[in-house]
Formats: sequence, C-alpha cells, structure tokens
Amino acid sequence: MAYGYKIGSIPITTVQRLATYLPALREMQRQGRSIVSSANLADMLRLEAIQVRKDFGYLEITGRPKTGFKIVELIEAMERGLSWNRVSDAILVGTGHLGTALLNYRGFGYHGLNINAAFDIAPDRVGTVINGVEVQHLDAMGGSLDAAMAILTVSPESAQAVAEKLVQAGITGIWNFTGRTLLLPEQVIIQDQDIAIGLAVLSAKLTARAREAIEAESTLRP
Amino acid sequence: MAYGYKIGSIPITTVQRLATYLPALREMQRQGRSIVSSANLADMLRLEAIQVRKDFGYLEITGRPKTGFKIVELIEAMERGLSWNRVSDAILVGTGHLGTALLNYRGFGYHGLNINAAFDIAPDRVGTVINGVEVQHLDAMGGSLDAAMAILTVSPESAQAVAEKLVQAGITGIWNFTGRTLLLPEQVIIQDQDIAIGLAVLSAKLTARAREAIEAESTLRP
DNA sequence: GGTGTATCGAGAAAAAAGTATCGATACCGT
DNA sequence: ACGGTATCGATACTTTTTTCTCGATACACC
Repeated sequence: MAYGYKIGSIPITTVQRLATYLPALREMQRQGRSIVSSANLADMLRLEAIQVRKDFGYLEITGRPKTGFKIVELIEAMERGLSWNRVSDAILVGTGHLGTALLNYRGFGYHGLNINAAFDIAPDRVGTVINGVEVQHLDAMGGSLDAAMAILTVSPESAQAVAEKLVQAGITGIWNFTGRTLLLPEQVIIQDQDIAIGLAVLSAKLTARAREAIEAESTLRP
Repeated sequence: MAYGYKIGSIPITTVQRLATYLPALREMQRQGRSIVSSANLADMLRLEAIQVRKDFGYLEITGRPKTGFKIVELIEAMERGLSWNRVSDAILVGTGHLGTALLNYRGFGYHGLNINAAFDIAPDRVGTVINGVEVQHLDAMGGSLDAAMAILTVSPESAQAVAEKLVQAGITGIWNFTGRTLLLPEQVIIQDQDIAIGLAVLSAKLTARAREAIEAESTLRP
C-alpha cells in the first residue's frame, strides 16, 4: 500500500478482525455468557486461537489463564482502542438501491455510526423519507454539515464530482461504494468498498477449486 | 488465516487488486486508449507502479519497455488467469434492500456473474420480479439448481439455516453478506463480505487522524 | 545509426503478518 | 493442599507481502 498499514499502532488486518469479533461477542452476551477464551472465539469465527490472542494483545486488556477474557472488558477495550464507542455522525449521498440498503442497515450501531442526512438529485427521491431520514437535494448541502464522514453511493460516473463537493462541505472521511478511485486531497481519508472484489475472489477460488478437482481426477486414471 | 492464502499460485491480495484494475482498464478502453504503463495505472488507483508490475507478473503477459502493456492483452490475461471470462451462474437468497441492490447491480458483468434465480420467504416478495428475475419461495428451491454459487443476503438470524439448505441443494460457493460466520463442510467455499468491516476501519482511521491532529497541536504550544 | 531515457522484469532486501514454542498462572478435582 | 491441566502472553520463528535495486530492452530524437 502507498501508505497506511496501521491505525495508531494496530495493524489494519487486526482492526478488521476485531470488527468481526465485536458482533460475535455481543451475541454471546445476549446468550448470557460472560467469559470467553481465545479458542472459543476462534472456533466460532473459523480462525486460529493464536491469532485471536495476538489481536487482543494490541488492546489494553489481560485475560486470565485457564479461564479466558471477560466479554464486557473485551468489548470495552475494543471500543476504547478503536473509538467505536463515540457515536460519529455521517451523511449518505446517493439513495439508489445500495444507498437505501445502507440507510436501513441495522449493524452500524455496533460501531457507533449514525446517518443523520441523505442527499440525492433525482426529483422522485428528494423529499422522501428512508428509515427516518429525509432525502434532501444535493444542492442543499451547505458548508456546515453535522458530520465528518460521508457514505458515497452514487453512480460511478458522478463519483469524483460529488466527492469533491463533499470535501468542500468539510467532509474528512469518505466511505466509497462507487467502485471508482477518488482523487482527493491527501488529508481526506478514503475507504474504498468495492463489492466486486469479494465476487472476484470467490469466483477465482471456485474455478481454482474446480480446476484442482479435474486434475485430481485425471491423475486417478492416466 | 486457517488456510487459503493463494488462488492457484496467485496471492489473494493480488487477485483483489487485479479486480480493481479491470474496470479501470475497461474505462480506458472506452476512452480509446490501447496502451498503459504500470505507472499510469498506479497513479489512477493510488498505488505504486512496482506493485502493479508485480501483480502483472503473475499473469501470462509481457509488457514492452518504454511503452507499457496492451490493454486488450492485459484484460485477456486477467480473465484467463482468474476465469472471469467464463460466465458463472448464481442464485440470490434474501431479497431485502441489500439483495435488491445486488440484483440491480451492473458491475457484476465484469466478472462474468449472472444471477438467474432469487429466493425469499416473505409472502409479499415471492412472485415479484426484480430486474428481470422472479422471486421464488425458498421452499421451491429444489436439488437441481442451475448455479454453483449463491449470494446470501438473508437476516443474520436465518443465515446458518439457509446456508445449510443451500449446501444440500448443491451450492459449492457462498458469498456471505449476513455478517454471521457460517459453519459448513470444508469443501464449500465461503466468501464473507462484512460491510461493517470497512466502516470499522474508516471510523478507526478517522479518530486516529483526529488524535494525531490534537497531539500535533498540543506540541505546538506546550 | 547512435545516444538518451522510460519502462519492464528478475532477484534481493525489507517489512508485515501469521504461527509456533514455552514458561507462568489460575482454576479444577481429588 | 496438591497435582493436573487449560489458558494466557511474551518471544522466536516462518511465511507472505511489499518494496527496492539494477540490468535489459525498445522507442524517440537527433
């Protein structure tokens, strides 16, 4: 990567896994559990126990031998270490199918996200209310937004232009679902969320697996 | 990772980047370009030229010094190396907001994906048609699906149960949007697509950046 | 045709991520 | 109380990924 392997002192790969531990831990809490071991979590998430423990090593927390970690403390440590406790406000731009899906998504609460405004330019969308958020016209987006983060779900074609507008409005972090690379001032933090990447990996894995199977078969009868 | 760093002989990280090169190259083609250098692509995608060239090194292709790569050949090599040329059929289960968004998504064609059936259990959705695909009742999903891959966009609560049903129906690859870890036979390939991870990373980056800024300021006036 | 330069591509080095080892510690059953 | 054992956590090791270095090659300009 050009820059940015780490967040503070925590590797990005660890942050990613921590993000998946969180809902798993919350689920355990709901089921009445209060203690979890690295092996428990690893089994649950198809990982290795060593890796889970290593990840926890970046947090300010200590487990107890023979027992494990207190789930409450774990969650607190994760929220503290990564600031998922402070609720951060975001706006969403582009209320197509994906934007609507995100506006209705319930999992964001885990990470303290609150979408407090939505924008679009299509006349038939402006004025509608999606999950309690009214869709405003993009031109109405003034300079004093009540958010630092923007979720960008517009068409690829308009991605760059809209992104520039967001930066002018004071947005400092963009979660980019458009699939286009945004070229913006360096101080703006961009998180690309290219859904097609996951598909590409899965599809490549599937054909690789299929190829293996064929090779294995041809080895059986030469 | 428990297993699976590579696809064939290509690192997963490379496959991921290749997946982002593809639309960029297609876009260039549309604009009439036929040659691209590693530096060109790198600039366009905010990467390093060396990395682009290394990624290309895994493909069966050679560039020309002082010129670069023929875009047509690049695309062909990528499709050949990762089998994105063969169209693969998929089904989609769970036609909520996200499922609907994916059914309407246009970017899948790049990777040869064709969603040929959709399933749900909600009575008000069964029978409707989304982007040309009729939503069928999940119980109607027989044993002879015309697809190897399934896109899972049901609720977290029903994820595991539905996934098991998919495996019984002969699905060998699952693109899992539910956020839950699926526990399935090892031969089933699972690609987790946890949207919250991207948010977690962005949100952590933002607060880390904010923290840096505060520290920098307090250093100025001690 | 010769010279300069941009680009590739192979191999080495560096950095990062993941995995193993092992002593220390706290619970469990007797 | 005591030995057995599961688990943590520090350190060392291995693998993977990224980055650097540098010679080779092909185009451009003179």
